[in-house]
Amino acid sequence: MTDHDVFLADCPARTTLDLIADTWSVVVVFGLGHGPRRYNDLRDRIGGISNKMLTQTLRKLERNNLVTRRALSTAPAGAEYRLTPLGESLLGPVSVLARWAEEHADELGDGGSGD
Amino acid sequence: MTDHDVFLADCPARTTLDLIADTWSVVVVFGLGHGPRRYNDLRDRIGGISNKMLTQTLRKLERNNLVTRRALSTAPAGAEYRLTPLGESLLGPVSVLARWAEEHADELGDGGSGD
DNA sequence: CAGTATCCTATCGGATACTG
DNA sequence: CAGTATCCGATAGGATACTG
Repeated sequence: MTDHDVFLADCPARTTLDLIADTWSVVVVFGLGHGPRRYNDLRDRIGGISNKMLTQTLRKLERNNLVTRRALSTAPAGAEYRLTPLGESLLGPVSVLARWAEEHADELGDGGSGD
Repeated sequence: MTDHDVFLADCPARTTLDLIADTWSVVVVFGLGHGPRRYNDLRDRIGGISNKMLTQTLRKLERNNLVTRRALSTAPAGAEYRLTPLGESLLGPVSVLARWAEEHADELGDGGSGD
């Protein structure tokens, strides 16, 4: 099997994991999972994310080729975000994790990340 | 399908994701993927983790039933950590993510999480 | 060996207010 | 509408030193 040392030392997997190891990256990717979304639309859909973090996360995802931004020349301005093919390819793996999360939510002692 | 809204709003998946959305949780789980390990052994294997974070992460994983600690009554003292069945069940989902990470490492613009 | 304690920094992340 | 700017507190995380 190949899934043994994958995350140890300085494998590419570590770098990548670090990229999505924050509260919002994965959530935002998922928020775009159904197709393009506008800024406020996306924020609304996610719920609980601040402007700051949404923007910051989107920029980071852009820099890493997971998301693209397109300015709309509509009247009251507008911007549309969508997943790149790379971004879409992330949906699968993350769904697996999501499913695990849902199935075992009750077995986790406390949700506490608290120290 | 069920993998659409999974991460939005206050689904259990969000809580769980938050639990492992840090630099070390997943890595430590993986570090125990081959079986029980002693503290220093584990730290050595992971590489780049500080005492503080290793301990802190292990405690958090313990609290969430992913890892158990066993004190060894050997001469120079000792402690052994191992995955619980729940912890082991996480290996699968995370491997999928790892594989994605390895395959697409080159497509990610910069590894930069940097702002 | 297996931690704990302390210090310090950088980033995370929310709230609010402001702008084109 | 889609941000940016700013302030603030909380956490993540590293380094080092210390202890049973």
